[in-house]
Amino acid sequence: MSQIVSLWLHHSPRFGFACKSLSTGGPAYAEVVVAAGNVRGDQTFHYRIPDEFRRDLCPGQMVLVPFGSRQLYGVVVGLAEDSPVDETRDVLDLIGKSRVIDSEHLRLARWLAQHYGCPLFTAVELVAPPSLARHLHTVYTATGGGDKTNLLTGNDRRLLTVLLEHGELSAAEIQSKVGKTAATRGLDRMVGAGYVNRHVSLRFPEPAAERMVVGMPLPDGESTNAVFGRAHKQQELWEYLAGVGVPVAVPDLMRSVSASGSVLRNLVDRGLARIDHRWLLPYILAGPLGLGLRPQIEDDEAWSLLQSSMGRTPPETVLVQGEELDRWRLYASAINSEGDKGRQSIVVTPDATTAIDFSEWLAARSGLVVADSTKARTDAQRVALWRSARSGELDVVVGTRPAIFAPFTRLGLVIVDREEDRAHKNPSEPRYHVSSCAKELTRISRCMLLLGTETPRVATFYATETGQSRLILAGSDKPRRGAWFREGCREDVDRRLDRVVVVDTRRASTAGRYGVISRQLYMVLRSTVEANGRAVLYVNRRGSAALTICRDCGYVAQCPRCSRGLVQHRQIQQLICHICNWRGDLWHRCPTCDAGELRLWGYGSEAVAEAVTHLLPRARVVGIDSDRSVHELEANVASFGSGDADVLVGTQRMLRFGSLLRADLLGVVQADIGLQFPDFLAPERVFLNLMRLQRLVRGPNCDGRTIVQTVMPEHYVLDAFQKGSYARFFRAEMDQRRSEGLPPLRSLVKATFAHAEDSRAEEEARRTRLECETVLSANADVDVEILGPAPAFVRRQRQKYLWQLLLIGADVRRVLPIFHRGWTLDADPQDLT
DNA sequence: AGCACGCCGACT
DNA sequence: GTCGGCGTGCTC
Repeated sequence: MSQIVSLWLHHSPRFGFACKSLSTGGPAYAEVVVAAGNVRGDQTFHYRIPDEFRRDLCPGQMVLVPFGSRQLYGVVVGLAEDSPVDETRDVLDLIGKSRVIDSEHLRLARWLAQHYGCPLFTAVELVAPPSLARHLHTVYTATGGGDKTNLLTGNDRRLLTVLLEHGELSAAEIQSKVGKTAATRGLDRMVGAGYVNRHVSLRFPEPAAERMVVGMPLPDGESTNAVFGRAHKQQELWEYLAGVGVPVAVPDLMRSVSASGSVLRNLVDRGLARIDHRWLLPYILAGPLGLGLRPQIEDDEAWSLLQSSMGRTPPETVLVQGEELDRWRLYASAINSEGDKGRQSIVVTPDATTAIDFSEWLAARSGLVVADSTKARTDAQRVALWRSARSGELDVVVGTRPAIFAPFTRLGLVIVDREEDRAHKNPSEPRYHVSSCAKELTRISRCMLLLGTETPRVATFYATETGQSRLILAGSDKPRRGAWFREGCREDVDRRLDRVVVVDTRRASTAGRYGVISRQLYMVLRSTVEANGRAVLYVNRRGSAALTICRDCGYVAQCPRCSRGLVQHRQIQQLICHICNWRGDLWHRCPTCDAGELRLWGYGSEAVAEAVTHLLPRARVVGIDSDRSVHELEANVASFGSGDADVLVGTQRMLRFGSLLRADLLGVVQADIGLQFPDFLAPERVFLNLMRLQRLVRGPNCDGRTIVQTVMPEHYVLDAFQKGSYARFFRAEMDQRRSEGLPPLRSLVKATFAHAEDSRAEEEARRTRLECETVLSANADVDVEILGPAPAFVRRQRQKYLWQLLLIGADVRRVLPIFHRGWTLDADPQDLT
């Protein structure tokens, strides 16, 4: 069944003549978000609603509207009795009969546009059906009328003839019949002059279907012999179907019974079997027929705390701190409890692996219909998933970032798992954060928000301190973690304190090549390997050397597109830019002075792996970094997991493999990258990264050692990490943020302007700062502080110079509409580079 | 996308 | 003065 929603209507003249007194009731104007890229900020446009649409038009519906000389589609976001502008044009047509976005998600879109300073249309696209524009189909018909005063060219006449002949054609079909020029230039003009009618419809694709055979009962009282007689093959087929009792896919059936297609056809023709189409929806995990074995609630205390939160009005935000399985148990209990009330849940995970694991785990433990949105790969599947969420067929959607926009209408609960994970922030416009969207969505929908983590972000934990959310510790081991989180450093509580060693690399003696491994780390590494243990070494950069410098003239290999040195990758014999991925051949002689001696400065994972191999010749060393193929990565993870490899040297990339990399020793080769940069977000980043790395050696069933090498052992990040105290880190970090009036006390937006000419970028940044100040000077008591302009940390990237402004203050949203074309806005950024 | 408008330099 | 190229902003 193809879903075609459409309505035929005639093109309206440019300015409507319809008399207001003829109005049949309903609002006169529609506020529309137009699908035009350059519309500034959250601007909308008002169109008069022709009488014939008044009854049907509602917010969330798609319409065709005139926009300049074009006809564009748009989404109605509101209805009004009056228009803020004098002259309005008419809504040309409705696209589909029903709304594609409900009012709650329209409000969410408005908030997104305001909070992140993106065009409203971009925000609307997030909450609309996936790849909306691709499902719009435009067809043209001849009206039979037209403005006879307009002279028709030969091309126009040909176009009309073709349309009259075929009745209804798409633009592509017209193009193939009359040629590209005649079609593209002619069509718009012919529509404008009233000769041709344009009609847009919304047609969603259907996912691929599988033919399923269902056995039907025999006619009343008849025996198999009487029914089938000598039709043995038919009987065999029917008996097989009766035996299995569930629908069987046609190919499977034919394989099992080895009958030809004609046998099945005869059986169906006689009414003894039926063919059903089952849509292939790989993302639906279990229906009401699922096992529904609810998980045992092992942590009664946490669950009863959570239940009391769930009962509150208005609903609360809760931060659940605990190990993964303990969090998952609480999530499942909460989801099941909402499901019992007929309410739906969204679970957002930072990566697809966790989404798959959790959705399968949950589906086996609830009688609810659970969908994993990361498994909906094709366009058709994604649309089908969207529609089944909207129609109420689903109870739970589990997925990565975009799952937060699942169009549920009976939403009861939103869960953001591992809320501190950087993957919850969208890397492109609009740079939304799942937790912030979830906070707003749950506020609008009046439902509960549950954030789960082992180590919360500063902003998230701050909310529990100010009473905006409640902290619930989950799992066994609560007293110890209670001390970490609330009472600051309590060394007697943590029996594993001595398992974290901080090595000051300014003083420590080194072992082996390049001086990257301290003597202390080497000793523990050696004893770990000798005892058949496993060690993970973390290095924050891939490659061999950060810089390649000529010993004679000091020439530094630099990226031609960025203001950054090229990193040496000796294994693949290339120089790579880590900003833009530019690649060049490794050189062995200086390209400027032809000297043969090159000096290497800094190191990456390749160099560390080399150093370890040199120090421990008998150890098996494998690497994990993004230079390797997926195949090689999996092989390396597997050999480390099975104990074939002793030492794993990995970059950030290895964190994706999480628990597969359990080890007895974690060595952080250099822990302080970023702490010396002028970026107040760096300490939080480093601390969260260390805590996450530590999970490789510490967990429910392991208690390994951690050795951290640093040049700033006195930094509060390393002090707090060594003492295992979140509270200690949090206090120091908040002191810093409070003294400078930074987030989470005030909002922060990073604005970046890119231009091929350095001076032009700087000039634009200055001009924009002035414009902001002019706007701000008009209102007293506005809390907005502007820092900059300053060049970005990496000043030139991909042949463009970047200049930044930092906007800080409670009222930063007021100046966001000033930034346009060429500016990139990042609200609540994760770094300042 | 396509048009209006304003700025600036070149030319009448 | 006026013409036109170009960059910028607007389209209900």
